[in-house]
Amino acid sequence: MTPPLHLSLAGQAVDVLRDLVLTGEIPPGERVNEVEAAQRLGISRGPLREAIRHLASEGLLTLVPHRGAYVPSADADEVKALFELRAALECAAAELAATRRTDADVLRLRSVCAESRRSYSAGEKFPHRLDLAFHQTLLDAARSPRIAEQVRLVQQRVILLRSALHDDPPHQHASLDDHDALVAAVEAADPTRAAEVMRKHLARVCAQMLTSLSVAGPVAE
Amino acid sequence: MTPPLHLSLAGQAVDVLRDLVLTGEIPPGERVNEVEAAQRLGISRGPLREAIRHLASEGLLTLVPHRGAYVPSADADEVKALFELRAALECAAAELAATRRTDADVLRLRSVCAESRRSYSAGEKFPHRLDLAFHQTLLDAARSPRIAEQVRLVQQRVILLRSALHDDPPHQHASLDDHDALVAAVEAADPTRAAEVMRKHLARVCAQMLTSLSVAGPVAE
DNA sequence: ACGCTGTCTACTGTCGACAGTCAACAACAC
DNA sequence: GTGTTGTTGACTGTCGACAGTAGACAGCGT
Repeated sequence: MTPPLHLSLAGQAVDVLRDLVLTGEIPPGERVNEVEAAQRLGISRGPLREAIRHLASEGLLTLVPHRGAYVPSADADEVKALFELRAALECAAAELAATRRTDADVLRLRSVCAESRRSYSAGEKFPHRLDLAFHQTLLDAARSPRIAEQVRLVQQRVILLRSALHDDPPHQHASLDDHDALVAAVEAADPTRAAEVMRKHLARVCAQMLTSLSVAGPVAE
Repeated sequence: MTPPLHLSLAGQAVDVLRDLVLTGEIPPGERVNEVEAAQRLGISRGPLREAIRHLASEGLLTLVPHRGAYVPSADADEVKALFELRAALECAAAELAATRRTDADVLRLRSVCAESRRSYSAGEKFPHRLDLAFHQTLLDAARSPRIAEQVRLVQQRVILLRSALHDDPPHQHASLDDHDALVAAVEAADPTRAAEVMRKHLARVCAQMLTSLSVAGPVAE
């Protein structure tokens, strides 16, 4: 009846559900009802369950036995632990990028930075999309597929937390400066400096997220 | 972590299957037949499928659409990429451990080191079990749950590769020395040194694994 | 003998239904 | 009114069966 066009139903369900969670359409704290979600996606409970378990393994859902799947909401400790992991991965990636980068990589990084500044100074909201693209480009330059894979998973969880984040222009300008400094270190092929800049950058982002969280108040689990 | 800890059939299947894979009872390259495995475990295909997907998310199985699950076998590139990830995580963990360790942590580390030397000098085979315990203890001292979680997953994949590893006494003595040096750096609360020692330790282990792999010949995927 | 093509088989992907479990609610005893 | 206990309801965990796909193999044509 429904021949898998390019992906299995479970795979499609993963993509759709992931999007629903990341865009906040399913807000943190909300449960995912299996039968209801399955009906909404027009599939059976089997594939949907697989999708839920998959997203749980990515950290986008938490599973409670006999009670289903929740979208996790974060407290301060969770944010700190998450950023420790992110720092471990991305600092290493920055080191590797500084070691392995080609000239083409540097050009791509500069391009993303320029685009970010252009977009932000145009009076728009901070372009999270380009921020993500920068980190992704840096990751590509590191050429370490396993690290890249893990970073993507962590970034997803960060995106999930960003819903409770309000704009903070001074911080965001500082982030753009961090990115430029990072590119400079990578271009200079200075792994130690690249790692250090990344560490400080992430520390700043983490701190901003923590204050933002304390203002908004931690969401109830 | 695993949704139903030891109650659901799927959870039990995960534990059993993981053990079968890690002990090499299901050798690398071998397929896992769903109906056969389900019958062997005395459960239905549903829970077994969930277990397979779970182990796939841990990297202990690779999924091929319409063809099932294989136990992955590694080539040199895979080993390198995996150890880059491991280094990123464990170096960060070593730094954190050197910063946060208590006196009790140092005692525990010393105890594991002593036990390792005793066990190894007793003419036994190299005690991989105690090697793992050392890294685990160091991880506990780092007090970073998310990093610890990821390290455990990576270590599982390393265990999977270790089946093709033959003993190498000089290397193994060096490893014990590395562990001692690591404890010293942690006790001295010197994060930079701890990370550096860890990096060299893992580089040594990785190199030994690569030569071991080239001798045994890379197993076909 | 070689290559192509159609069938065949074993397996995965998917589905609907049953059974067990947990939480909320109501009725009751104190 | 408060605490306890039985009941109910909704949901997850599990199962067996059907459908569709990918590789294997034999038969045919050249």
